[in-house]
Amino acid sequence: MKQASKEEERSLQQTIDNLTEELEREKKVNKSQQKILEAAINLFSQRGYENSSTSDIAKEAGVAEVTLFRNFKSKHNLLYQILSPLFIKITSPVILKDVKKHFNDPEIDSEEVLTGVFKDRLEFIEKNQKVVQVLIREALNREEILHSIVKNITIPAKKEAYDFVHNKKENGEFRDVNEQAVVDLLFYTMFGYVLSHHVFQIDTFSNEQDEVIETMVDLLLNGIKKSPLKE
Amino acid sequence: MKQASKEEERSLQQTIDNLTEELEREKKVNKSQQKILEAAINLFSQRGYENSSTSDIAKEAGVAEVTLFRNFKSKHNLLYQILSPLFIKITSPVILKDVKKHFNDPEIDSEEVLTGVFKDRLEFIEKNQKVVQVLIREALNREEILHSIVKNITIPAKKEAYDFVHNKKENGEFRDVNEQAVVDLLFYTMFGYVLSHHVFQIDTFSNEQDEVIETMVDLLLNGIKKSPLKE
DNA sequence: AGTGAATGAAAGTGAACACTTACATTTTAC
DNA sequence: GTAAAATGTAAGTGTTCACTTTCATTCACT
Repeated sequence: MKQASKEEERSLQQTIDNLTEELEREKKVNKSQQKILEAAINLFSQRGYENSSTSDIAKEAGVAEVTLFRNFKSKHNLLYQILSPLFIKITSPVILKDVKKHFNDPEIDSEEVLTGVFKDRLEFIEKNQKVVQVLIREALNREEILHSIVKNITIPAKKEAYDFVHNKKENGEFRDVNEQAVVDLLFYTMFGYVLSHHVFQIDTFSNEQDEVIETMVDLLLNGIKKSPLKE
Repeated sequence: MKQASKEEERSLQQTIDNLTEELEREKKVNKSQQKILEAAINLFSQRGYENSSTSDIAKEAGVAEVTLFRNFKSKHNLLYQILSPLFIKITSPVILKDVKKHFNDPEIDSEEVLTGVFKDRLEFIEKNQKVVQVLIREALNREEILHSIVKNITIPAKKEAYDFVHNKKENGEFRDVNEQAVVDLLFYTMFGYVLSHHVFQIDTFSNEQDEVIETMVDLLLNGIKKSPLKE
C-alpha cells in the first residue's frame, strides 16, 4: 500500500459489477492480461499480496512491468480483478439453482443432500483453490473483502442451510434442537475443512475426499456415540 | 521484508528455546519492552505484520523508534518474541496435564470431557486472542510458523484426541467408525469455530459461548437426526 | 503494404521503510 | 550525588516499491 492512484480506487463491489457487465458485452481478456492474471494468482496465493511486487509478477508472466500497469491500472485493481470472478461465479443464478435444488428436494434423504452439497461446493473450491487462498488471506487485511464474503457468500449459504434444517425438523426427521446451532455446526465443519485443506494445506489423516465427506456427514447426522437402534 | 540483519536471523524454535531459558533465569521484561510488545501485538493483529511499520509501532507504544531496535534487534525478531510465549504456554507441562487429565478420566462421561476440553482451550485462545490472530495470519506467510504450529500444537492435540476416541470405541461407547475421521471432525469443528470467531470475527447466530459449546458437543456426540431411544 | 493498437526497453520519480549512528538527556541503583 | 544503563532527538543510509514517461518495436487487420 505504498502509493495511491490519483483517481479514486474502485471498490470490490464496483469491480464485480463492472466485470459482470463486461462479460455480458463479451469483452475478451487478451493474452497479456491472461498471463498477468495467472502470474499474479500464483504469487499472491504463495507469498501474499504484500510480498509480491509488480516487478515479480511481470517477470513471472513474461511481460514488461509497464504492460501490467497499462492493462490493470494499479496493483490494487489487479487484486480485485482476480477476486471478482469468484464472486460472480458463486452468486451466479445457474450455480445457486443447483444448490437450492439439492436442499429443497424432499425425496432425497438428508445424507444425500448434505454429501451432495458438500461435494459440490468442495469441488468448486478445489477448482478455484488459488483464488480462494488469495481471497481468504486478503479478507484478513481488508474489511471490504470480508464484508463482501459475508454478504455474498456466508449469509445466503446460512439462509439456505437454515431452511433445510428447519424443514427437516418440522418433518420430525431432525431432533428438536436450535436450528441455528445446527447450521453453525455445519458451517464450522465446512469452514474448518476448507481452511485446513485448501488454505493452510495441513496434512490430515484423510484419504479419499469423497469418503471423508460421507463419513463426516454420517457422523454429523447420526452422532459419534453408539445408539442401540443405529448401525 | 525489506532488509535482512547482518547476523543471521534466529528461527522461531530458537527464539522459543531462548525465551524459555530466559524465563527460567527470571529475566524481566522492562517497561519499554512491554509497551512495544503490546503496541506491536495490537497493530500486527489489526493490520498484519507487513502493513505495520516500525515507526507506527513506536508511535503507538509511545517510545522512540530507536528504542524498538535497541530492545528487539529487528522487526522480524519482534514478531517472534510475540509469538514464542504462546508456544511456551501451550506446550507447558502444567497446562498439558490438565488436558490429559480431562481426556483420560474414565469416570467422567464423554459430554463432560469434550465440553471441558473445548471450554478450556477456547478460554485460553480468548485470553490470547490478538496473539492468536497474529500467529494464524503469519502462518500463511511463513512456512516456519506453520510447521511450528503443526509440530507443537496440531499433532500433539490430535494424538490426545485419537487416544480418547480409541478408548471410547473399545468401551463400546462410540460407534465403530474410523477414529481418525472422528478426530478430524472434532478438529474441523474447533478450527472452524476459532477461525470464524476469533480470527475473522464473523458474526454468527450464537449467543452465550458456553451454551454454544454444550449444544455443539451434544450434536456431535448424539447426531442431528432423531433417534427413537434418544431425547 | 500500411495503419492503429498493443507491447517493450530503459530511465526515472517520489515515497516508504527497516535500520544505523552520534550525541544529548533522563532514569535507576547504590 | 554519582555513575551506569536506558531512552530520546535527529539526521541519514541504502533499498524496495508502485507507478510514470518517452520512444522504439512488434503485432493484428485489412
